[in-house]
Amino acid sequence: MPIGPEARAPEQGPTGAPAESPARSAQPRRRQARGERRIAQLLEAAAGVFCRCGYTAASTNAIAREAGVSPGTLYQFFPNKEAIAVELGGQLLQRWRESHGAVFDMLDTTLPLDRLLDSVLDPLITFNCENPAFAVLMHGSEIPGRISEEHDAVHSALLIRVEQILGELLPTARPAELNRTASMVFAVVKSGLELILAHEGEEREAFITELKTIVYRYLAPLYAEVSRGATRRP
Amino acid sequence: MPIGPEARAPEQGPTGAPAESPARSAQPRRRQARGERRIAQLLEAAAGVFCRCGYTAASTNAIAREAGVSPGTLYQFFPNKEAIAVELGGQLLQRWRESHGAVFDMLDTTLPLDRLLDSVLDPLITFNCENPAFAVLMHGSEIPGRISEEHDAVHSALLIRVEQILGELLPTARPAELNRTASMVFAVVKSGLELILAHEGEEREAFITELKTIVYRYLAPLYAEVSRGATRRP
Amino acid sequence: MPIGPEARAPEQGPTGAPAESPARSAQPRRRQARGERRIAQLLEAAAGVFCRCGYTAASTNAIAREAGVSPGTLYQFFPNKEAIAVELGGQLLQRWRESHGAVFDMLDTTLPLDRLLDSVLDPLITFNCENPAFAVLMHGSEIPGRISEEHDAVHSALLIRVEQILGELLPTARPAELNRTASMVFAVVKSGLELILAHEGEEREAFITELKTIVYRYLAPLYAEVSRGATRRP
Amino acid sequence: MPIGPEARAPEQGPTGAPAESPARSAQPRRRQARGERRIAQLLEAAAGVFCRCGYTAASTNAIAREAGVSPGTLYQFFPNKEAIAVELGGQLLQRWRESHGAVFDMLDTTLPLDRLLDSVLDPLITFNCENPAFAVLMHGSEIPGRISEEHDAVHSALLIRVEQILGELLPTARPAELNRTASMVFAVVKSGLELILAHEGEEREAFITELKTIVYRYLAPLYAEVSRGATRRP
DNA sequence: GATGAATGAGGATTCATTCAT
DNA sequence: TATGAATGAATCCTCATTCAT
Repeated sequence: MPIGPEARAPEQGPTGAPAESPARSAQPRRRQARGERRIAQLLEAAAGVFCRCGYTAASTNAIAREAGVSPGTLYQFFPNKEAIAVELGGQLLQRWRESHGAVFDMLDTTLPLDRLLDSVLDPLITFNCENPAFAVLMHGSEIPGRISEEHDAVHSALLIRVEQILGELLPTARPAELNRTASMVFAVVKSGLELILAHEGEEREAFITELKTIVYRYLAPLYAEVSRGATRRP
Repeated sequence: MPIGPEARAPEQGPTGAPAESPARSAQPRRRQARGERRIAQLLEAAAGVFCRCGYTAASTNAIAREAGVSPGTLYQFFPNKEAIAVELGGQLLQRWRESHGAVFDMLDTTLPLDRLLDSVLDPLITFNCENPAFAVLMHGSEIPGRISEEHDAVHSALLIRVEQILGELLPTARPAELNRTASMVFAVVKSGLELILAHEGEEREAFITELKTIVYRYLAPLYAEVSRGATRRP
Repeated sequence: MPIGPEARAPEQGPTGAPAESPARSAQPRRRQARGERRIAQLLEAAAGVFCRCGYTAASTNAIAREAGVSPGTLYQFFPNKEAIAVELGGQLLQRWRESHGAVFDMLDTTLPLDRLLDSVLDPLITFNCENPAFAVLMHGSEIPGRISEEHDAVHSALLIRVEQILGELLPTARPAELNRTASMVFAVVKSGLELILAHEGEEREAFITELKTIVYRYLAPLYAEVSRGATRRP
Repeated sequence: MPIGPEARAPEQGPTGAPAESPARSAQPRRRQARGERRIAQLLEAAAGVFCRCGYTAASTNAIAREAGVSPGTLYQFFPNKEAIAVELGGQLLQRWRESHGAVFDMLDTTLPLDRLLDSVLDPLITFNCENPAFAVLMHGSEIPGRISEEHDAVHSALLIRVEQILGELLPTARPAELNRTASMVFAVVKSGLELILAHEGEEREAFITELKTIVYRYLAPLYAEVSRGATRRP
């Protein structure tokens, strides 16, 4: 009870020891190679368990078991269950940024809306299909007992980005309106993703189209007010 | 679907079958009356706890406490936690049907789309604001560890109804398409409702408008293909 | 995690329900008869375990096991380990007051000091021999990680009483001095009791004499300053 | 009694026996030097943690962390938690002997009692203020779950010394009596020290005086029986 | 019907200790 | 030596559910 957690903050990764010299910086990394692998294992296991059970019902013991380690090992790397979710969110977010984020972050806002949506949603959908835990975490603190809002990086990072994009798209919109539209779009995308993930094959493709359609139709009038030439989708 | 008093422990003896003789029918009725009150109490408590904690984190003890009864009493009316959610769903659904369901069930599909949406969504929103647990249950078995799909009356009843309405609206659509569109619409309404419930006052009103807008714009083209004259919303 | 403890505050005993009418007050007591017994069992078990292991090392599971019940049962009556200690302290204190407290509370301060000490220490020693947990709890929050000071009824009640007695005995002493002397006397009595409890038979008797002697000699000069004729002990 | 580096894991090989040849003796000495430093670090950390948490609640991980080393390193020098306490006791005892022990060991028993007490208690108090862990360890195995009696060097060494001193002071006393008186005096000094350590400034000084007073008054009559002229304290 | 006691497996988390590097 | 990873039993405590009254 008194002494607090053994675990160092895991998010600092192998850079825990402040690189005194570039030559030495390899040394501590060696030591933590196993640990690094364990963290990856644990996060993967957590992703699986979170997907299967949801955050609340996921037990740290189950995560440890899934990762093939003892409960104690888990707590050597994470101080508690929430930290696992937070770190998992962080990793996924980073992976997202690394893989598809470039496109996502540097959008050509002169594109017609349908192409713009393709360039935003396609990577997002692909990434979610590959990392279903992302979708779970995207929902954030909607349901109480979940991750505290402030720590919910995935949800807030994406929401903010959506808002930014809309800001570029609709420069005349007032902030409050923008925020509302962003929330709405994000909410719709999230629930659309759920539908998409819940189906496979052609059905999944159809839902993808449907999601793009609904977002397109929602935004098209706003977009049109402001701007450019015609776009494909009806 | 209604599991309530029927599910009582089997040792209840001869009172199981109601009204064995007209003379005796007064006694059991009073008994049942008290039972109904208990059930109502418990369901109200459950609604509160489910809203505050989510289904998974809600404990039957907490529900009993909130209802001001002992855990044993709770289990006299419900065989397990899921049954509470199922019955709560059933009651809410029935209440929904009683209060706003008439409009909902007998829609004038000749109305312009925007008015149609008003007549569907306004009662639904009102009802959800008054019964926030409804929204919680509407989400159904999206997250694992929740209510098993087959028992999730609220979700499936509403989804089916949405499908029916769309069927009337778009008589030429193929079933698969219809089902998909219904799923999409329902998903969007659900997440819109979440946003609505999460805000108050003017902000809430604004989100209501936004929800109607997005659904309108999504359906308008389909609706137009099939049918009638112009409608207000852009 | 969210809903807090099931357990009602156990210290209120069977009077939990506010006696609406004297006739009804017997009813709820019936219900809790078993519980009352359990609480007694648990406290007795706790006394044993606390004595054998000390507060910190005592585990609630061990207490439950010693009481012959499951861990869950323990937590139906006590919200946590500290509450057990607090309640045990309370019960012992009350038992102390009921059995020997009368003498203790209404001292004839005109007695010669040695007799006064006999009349204070003899019951205290007897009581501690019969309830060795009392001594454990008397030590209170000396060691960190123990019971929080504010909740340590045994320690503070006795200390206050010692101060009161000394106040009557030495009416001219200043409060700060009084407090110091009381602390000292109490500390000495506590460690003397430990010695007494650690021995048996004649050895124990000898330590009892020794404890009385040291306290006597400590107080005699102060006492003499103020007051009365000679007393026996050298 | 010193368990420190001797207790290392047996796989240490030939370095076990020191100084096999003069040529090699430099190497191990440096090794030992580093080891001593580690041990000192660990013991200092242990002292801090023991003081803050008590022996039972102190965790070896916490000690290692406080010492800035890994748990593995700790176990390279100490086979288990108790050994740390034992060794800490040993070191403190030795430090005590080195710093104030000379006076303590070669008392001028012809001094008047009050001066004698000053010359014993003043260094003891000073040392305890500087090394609060000493007080913690002095209490030894009073509370079960603590250090096993046989290994409790601090407690027994001091007790024996108190007995010796009293033996010199009261040469006519019988051994059993002597032992009892020593136990009593030691117990009182220990609890007095606790009070002293729990206060600061003037209040601490006052408690110091009080402790000296109570011991003085306890011993004076015995001392007088045997011996010498009058002494200051009343 | 109603109560509150009882259960015991399971939850998160810690800890003394060991092991591989 | 030193590290940090690993362990698994044990910690406190909760929960869905059952039982005796």
